[in-house]
Amino acid sequence: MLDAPNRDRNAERREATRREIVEAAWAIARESGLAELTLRDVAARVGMRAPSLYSHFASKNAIYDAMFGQAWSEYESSVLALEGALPQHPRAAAKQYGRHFFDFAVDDLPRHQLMNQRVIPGFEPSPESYAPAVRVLERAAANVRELGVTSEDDFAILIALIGGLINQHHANDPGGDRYAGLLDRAIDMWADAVGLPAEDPAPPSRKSAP
Amino acid sequence: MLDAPNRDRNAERREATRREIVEAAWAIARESGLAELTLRDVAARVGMRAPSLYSHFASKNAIYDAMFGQAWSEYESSVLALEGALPQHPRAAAKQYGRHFFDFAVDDLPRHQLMNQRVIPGFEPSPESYAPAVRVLERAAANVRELGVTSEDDFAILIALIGGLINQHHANDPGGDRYAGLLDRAIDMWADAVGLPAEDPAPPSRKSAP
DNA sequence: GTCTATACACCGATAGAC
DNA sequence: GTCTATCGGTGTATAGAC
Repeated sequence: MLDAPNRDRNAERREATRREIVEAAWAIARESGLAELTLRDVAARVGMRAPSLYSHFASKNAIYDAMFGQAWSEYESSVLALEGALPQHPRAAAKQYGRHFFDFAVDDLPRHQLMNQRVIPGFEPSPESYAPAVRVLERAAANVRELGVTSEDDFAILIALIGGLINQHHANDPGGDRYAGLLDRAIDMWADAVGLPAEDPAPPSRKSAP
Repeated sequence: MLDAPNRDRNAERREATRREIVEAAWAIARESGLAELTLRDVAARVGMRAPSLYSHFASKNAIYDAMFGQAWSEYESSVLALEGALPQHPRAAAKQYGRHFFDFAVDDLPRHQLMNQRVIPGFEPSPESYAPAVRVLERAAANVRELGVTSEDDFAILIALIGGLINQHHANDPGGDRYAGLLDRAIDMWADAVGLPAEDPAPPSRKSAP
């Protein structure tokens, strides 16, 4: 038996190695694409042979799973930080909230693909890794409810709208800012429909920003 | 040299074999998933060995490319047929047009993944296969312009909105009809924002269909 | 426990006989 | 055109060194 300090040190070291592997996986995904990730490449980057990774992860998908959980946890943290500094005007708050998600998804393509799409053929996130994702979604729903939008359908439409703009960005204008510029207009459109008050005395805009 | 009739017969036979291969690929994609397609399985289904497929397609991605082109061509035909029977009211026409695309995308998951998403790691459609897709999009843009919507940005938002609902359907309610029910509400939302006249004397709905 | 060496089954793709 | 044989590459399993 090991005494407690040794057990802690070993556990720490194990966790550090896992983090190192996940970090290497992210680096390769950003350089070559999420699906191009191979165990041999990941192993080489941390100074191992491919089979050695199985001492730390049960499978390749388990690495994807750790990446998935990490990404959603980071987004959850960023959202919690954001919520402390939201404008009190409902429409402005909705815009900032939506832009936060949009920016996060647009900032890192492989991360967005892993978090929000199903581009890895066999991969499905574990319940533990999925947990922060459902927390974020439930929290967003609650926040929208607090703005006075009681319909779950209207919330679903907002999610679809922002998600659709993100997809269009990555498909048609990656690295550009065309769809970022459409985001406010799109959320205004939604806010008008669900009855959120206008941001300023002027009537809701019919065109994009002048 | 062959005389013309023989050349035609051979070309016909070649084309028939290609169609047979593509059809087998669709069948496997529907049964096992688009990404799970293997050359050995496709070949077995048409009574061949895998390498023989290379007599008809230059690569596995060339088969995906043929499927891509076929899917978009079929959609283009279905849209042309639809346009003969659109209601003359702008908002009703927009709804029917949008629902047509939504239904087509929801009806066949692997087809939608191939047409509108990038789920096959190395695959990019050839210009020839992509041509019907751009024709469909340009035609849709022209139709929306004819409804009186002159802003390209508003058209882009409509596309993102419908595409987002399709993605949400496949992710959260495959086989269900929740997002199909949200479609009219979403398009109404967009139609209100771009200034399309209401469908009936009643004011634009605030809630989903009563 | 951690890592390596080896091996297996499967993949897309190619070469060459028929 | 279709075949067999084979290549390099993949994820993964396992035996065994340390």
